[in-house]
Amino acid sequence: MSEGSKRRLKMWIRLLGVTRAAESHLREHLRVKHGTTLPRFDVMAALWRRRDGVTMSELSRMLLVSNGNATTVVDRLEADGFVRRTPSEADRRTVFVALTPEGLAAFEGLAAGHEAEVGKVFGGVPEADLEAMTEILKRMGAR
Amino acid sequence: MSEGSKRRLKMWIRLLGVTRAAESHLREHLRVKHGTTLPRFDVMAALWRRRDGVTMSELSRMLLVSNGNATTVVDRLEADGFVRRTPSEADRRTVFVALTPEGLAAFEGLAAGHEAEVGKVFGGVPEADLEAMTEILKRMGAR
DNA sequence: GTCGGAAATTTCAAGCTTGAAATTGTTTTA
DNA sequence: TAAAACAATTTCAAGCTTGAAATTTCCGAC
Repeated sequence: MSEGSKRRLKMWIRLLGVTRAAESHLREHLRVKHGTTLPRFDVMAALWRRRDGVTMSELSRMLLVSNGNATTVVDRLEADGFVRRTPSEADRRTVFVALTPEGLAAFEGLAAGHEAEVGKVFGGVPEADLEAMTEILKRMGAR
Repeated sequence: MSEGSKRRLKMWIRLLGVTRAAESHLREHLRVKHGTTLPRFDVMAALWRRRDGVTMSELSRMLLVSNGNATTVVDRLEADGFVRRTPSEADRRTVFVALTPEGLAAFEGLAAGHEAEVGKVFGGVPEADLEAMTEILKRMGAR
């Protein structure tokens, strides 16, 4: 196996380790402080960014999860009154999803705490590393 | 909310995006080419690194997953004959887990393909970025 | 020595996630 | 226009994951 692929593997293993550690910390915070979960938070965040609503397909593409997964998380959020489905007029296959006013309020309550927690998780990272990392990740993602 | 926490949040969102994209690509590769899953692969990789065996607790710590999770993945690998549980002589609460010869062989078949695939996923990343990223991640992980 | 706390593992219920199949609806094309 | 291809969503079974509770075992204080 090539040297290059070994270096890439090393990087990947670290990437996965750091991401998982941060994820489990944030999950814990959402659970304990806000009584919710990361998938629910992710869906609400996506709907908050696209206030006018998105289709189920767009949603699962934004979150990089399967359609079936988006369906079940949205089902639960809908049952809790945080999210609303609206059938499209133009195309009867399509459904738009959006935050309800309750969902919007709930999300805004969550978001500040979550952002602060992310700040805490990566609090020890120097500014220079932060900038470098963001730039590199941006290049990686652009494909 | 502070400027610093905003920058950290941006970085985190990119980090999560890149990691999830890579993860789902690798998952797909394991499924299609090798008929297995990422969690199974992760457990086997951990056991390959610690050939003499690890306890269940060590295993879940290495993988950053819950104990219950480690139990069920190991259960399935054991049922498939890839992994063996051995009760500790010294402490009857403790169980050691290790790859069987079949598990070892299976993992070595997987590992090369997986490494090549990681190489492919991050193939477009310049060497300089790769090194910088690895260093920064190493510092982040060291806490 | 025994009692109470701590530790290692498993079990459990609930929720998450996937990929495939089924359903319903739209568009292309023969 | 009818049929076939394609698209959006949901349903489904299976596996993953979590955190909490239960079980068994160990260890230290008394």
